[in-house]
Amino acid sequence: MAGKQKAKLADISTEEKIKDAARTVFTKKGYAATRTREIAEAAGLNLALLNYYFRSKEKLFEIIMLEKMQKFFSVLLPVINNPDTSLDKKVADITANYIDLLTANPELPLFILSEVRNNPEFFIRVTQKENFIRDAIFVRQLQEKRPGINPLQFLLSLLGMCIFPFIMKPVFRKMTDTSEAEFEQMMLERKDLIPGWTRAMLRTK
Amino acid sequence: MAGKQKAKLADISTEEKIKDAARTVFTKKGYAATRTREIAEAAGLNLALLNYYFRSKEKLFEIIMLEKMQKFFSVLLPVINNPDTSLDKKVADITANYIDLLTANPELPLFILSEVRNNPEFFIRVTQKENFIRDAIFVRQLQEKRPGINPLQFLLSLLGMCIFPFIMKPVFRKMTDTSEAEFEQMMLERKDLIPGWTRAMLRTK
DNA sequence: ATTCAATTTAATCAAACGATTAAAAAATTT
DNA sequence: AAATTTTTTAATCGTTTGATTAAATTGAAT
Repeated sequence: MAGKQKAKLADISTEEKIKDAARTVFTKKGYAATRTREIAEAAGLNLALLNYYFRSKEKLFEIIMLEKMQKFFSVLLPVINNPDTSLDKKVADITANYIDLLTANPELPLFILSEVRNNPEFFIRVTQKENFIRDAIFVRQLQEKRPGINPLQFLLSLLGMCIFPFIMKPVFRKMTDTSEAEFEQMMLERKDLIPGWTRAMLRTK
Repeated sequence: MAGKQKAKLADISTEEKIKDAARTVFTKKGYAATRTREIAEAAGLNLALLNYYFRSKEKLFEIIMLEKMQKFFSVLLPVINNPDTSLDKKVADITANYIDLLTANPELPLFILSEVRNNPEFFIRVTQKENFIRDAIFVRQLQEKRPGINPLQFLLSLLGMCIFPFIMKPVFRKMTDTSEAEFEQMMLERKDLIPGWTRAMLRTK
């Protein structure tokens, strides 16, 4: 109905300007606390144009949220279903992938998880393939190597060690008086620490 | 100015009714998405009375938030500064304390952490004693036992293993098709798993 | 029974917010 | 240059929201 049919360069640029601003504001404040006027201002344009392009706050948000969810899970799902890598390699890949991703996007997990809390229906709607994880190759490899250990328990610990520090980051930094540079260095070190630690965990019992 | 000077039984009960409702709604939806009218309704009374007791949404929220923060940190800080327990005992205490607390209050960490994101100033304002953690006995004990391991790295992993599953709970349950009962059982098992796993981690290198 | 506080009811305010509209202006295409 | 599209401007609409007020009602204490 409205006009951006011809996808010219200017069009793409404006649409992307709005999405860039929306990414920034939504991930910083969450859906409920975000004002469409603030997105427009951050994009350097007016509110009318925002609605002209995306019809509503909710539609714009869903676009951003789907992007973020894909970003968050695309560093996990391909790895745990890779038939060509060892268990150790998978652990190292998951660790490195998440620490790299979250070093560049520290706000990503908290954004997704808090919006899932506020609107579980949306997450349930867009999540396909129920047993993607339980049937994953990663899980099978774990069961073979350590039948005594529940693979999901191990996965939760691995993800907790990788992701939790970034969720906790502002609190942790304040409570331990850790600088931004120090924190980044710590996260780098974790890329080695976590694979070693998880190997030790798998040797237990 | 307003009247609840004589703290009768009815008074306390009403104030507590409002706070109960506020706890429920705030922790479920977060500050921004919470409507004071919804709190009043959940408390079974009217909006006027809510403002009569707590003056504003923000003041009521700060009361709840302080409660929640204390609840969240009071299972950690006393333990890591306990001079009378071993390192192993401290790890077991932290694990058991958090899993018990979060089984009863699964929404607690996400509530606190997402509100810290939305309003870091408040957290910084109410957090005293900067180096409480770096100087903790727990940290010293770790340094003695394993000088090669950064105690804060270890602490992050321990907390990640304890807390992260609850933050991830809705997503995890959906993606692994795990029932509520199954999840609770898993968290129970973690009370044994995590101390064993962290002991193995400390044996590395 | 009277007094005083607690609570409800209902109306209302001012501000914020998402969204829409029409018309002008600027930019791009033809 | 003319036509078309994109963007701005500015006003406005209908709701929602946090908050306040005054008057009525209820309940408990004196």
